[in-house]
Amino acid sequence: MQDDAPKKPSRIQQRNRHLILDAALDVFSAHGYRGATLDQIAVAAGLSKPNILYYFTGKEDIHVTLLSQLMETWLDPLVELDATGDPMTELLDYVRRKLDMARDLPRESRLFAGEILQGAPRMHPHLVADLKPLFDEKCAVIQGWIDAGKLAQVDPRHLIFSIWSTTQHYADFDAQVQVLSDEDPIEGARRYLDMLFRRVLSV
Amino acid sequence: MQDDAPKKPSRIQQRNRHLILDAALDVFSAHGYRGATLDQIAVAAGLSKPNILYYFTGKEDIHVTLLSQLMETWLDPLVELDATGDPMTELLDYVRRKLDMARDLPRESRLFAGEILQGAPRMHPHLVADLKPLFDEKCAVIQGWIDAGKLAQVDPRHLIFSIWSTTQHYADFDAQVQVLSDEDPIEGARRYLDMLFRRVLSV
DNA sequence: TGGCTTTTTGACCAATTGGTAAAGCTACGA
DNA sequence: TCGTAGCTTTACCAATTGGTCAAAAAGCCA
Repeated sequence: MQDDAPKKPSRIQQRNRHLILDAALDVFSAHGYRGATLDQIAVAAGLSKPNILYYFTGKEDIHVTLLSQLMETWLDPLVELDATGDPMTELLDYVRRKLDMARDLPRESRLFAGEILQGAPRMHPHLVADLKPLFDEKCAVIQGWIDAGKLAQVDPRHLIFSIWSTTQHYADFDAQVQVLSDEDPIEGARRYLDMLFRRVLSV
Repeated sequence: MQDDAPKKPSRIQQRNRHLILDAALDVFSAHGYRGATLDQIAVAAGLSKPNILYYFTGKEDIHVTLLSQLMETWLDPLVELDATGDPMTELLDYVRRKLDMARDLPRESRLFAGEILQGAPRMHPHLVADLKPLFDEKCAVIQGWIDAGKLAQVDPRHLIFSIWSTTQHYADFDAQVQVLSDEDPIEGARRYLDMLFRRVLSV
C-alpha cells in the first residue's frame, strides 16, 4: 500500500541539492527573492536550469527549503540559552553567539532579513509555529531571572529585540558599516555590545 | 546660450511626480527594487505606465530620486544632534526621534534597509558623500563629550550603530515584531530604549 | 556487456516587464 | 476661440524569466 517510501537520496542527489541550495543562498541573499533568477542560481551552482528544476519543483521551492533549513540554524543560539545557568553569563554568551553568526553566516542573516523586511510572505507560518513558542519560553526564563533579582528590571521581549538588532546589524547593514568603519568592525562590536548589555542587565 | 533654465514645473507636474513617488515608495518598500514593477507603481499612482515614463526616464530614475529625497529626511535627526546641548539629553532625544521615524515613516525605513541589505548598489555614493562626513563629525562630538567626562567611555561609532539598529528594527522587522508582541511594541520600545541608553551612557 | 534507472540537456514556450512611438487629448495664454 | 505646448493613451516591442518536454547521456547492477 503505502509505497511512498522516501527511498534515500543518491550521492548525486545529495551533492546537487547541496550545490543548488548553496548557490541559491548566494543569489537570494544578494538580490532578494524576486531579484534572484533561476539562471543566476544555475550558473552559480554549475548546473543547467532544467537540471535545477529536476531537483526542485520551482523557484519558490528552493527559497522555502532554504528558509526552513535556516530557521533551525537561526534559532539554535536562543535554544541554548540555559535556564539553569548564570543569568548574566547566559545572556552575554547569547550576544556573543549571535554576533559570531553575523560574522560567519552573513548570507543567512541577509536572507532572513530580506524575508522579514518584505512582510515574511513565505516565512510567517514558521514564525508563528517555531519562533513564537521559543521566544515566549525564553522570555519567561528571563523574567524568572529578573523576578529572582538576578538581573535588572527590563522587558524581556525588547531585550531580545535589541540583542537581535544590534548583532544582526553588522551582517545586514554591512554595506553601510563598511563605509563608516576604519578597522574590523566586529571586534569593536564585540567589546561594545558586551559592555552595553552588561550595563543594561546589571542590577 | 545656457537656456537649460529649469522652467519651473507646472501644477500638474508637481502633483503627478508626487503621486508617482508616493506610489513608488509603497511598492519599492514592500517588494524591493527588483520586485517592484512599473505596472504596480502605475496602478498605485492611478496613472498609466507610459505616463509614469513621461515624468521619469525609467524605473531606476524613480528609485534613485526616492533614495536621494530620503537621504535628507533620514539624516535630519542626526544633524540636529547639538554639540552645545547636554550630552545625555541630546543622545536620548536622538534615540526618541529615530524611534518616532520608525513608527511614522516605516516605508522609508524599509526602502533604506532594502537598499543597504543588497549592498547599496544605488546609494553607495550618497553614503560616502553625505553620510560619512556627518557620521564622522557627530562621532567627534560624542568623543568630545566622553573626553570631557560627561558620558561613559563608549565607542561612538558602535554607539550610533546600536541606536540605528535598535530603533529601525521596529520598522524593518515589523512582520516579526508583530508576531511576537502582544500590545503596542513602540510604546514599550520607547521605555526600554530610554532605559538602555541611559544606562549605557551614564558615567 | 546489456538493460534499466537516474540524470542531464537543448529546444522551446507563454507570461511578464521595462520601455518606445506616435497619435490624440487638454489646458491655457494670446 | 484658436493654436500650441504640455499631457495622456493606445498599440506595440524586445528581452527576460519561470517553467516544460522529449530525447540523449550517464550510472549502476546483474
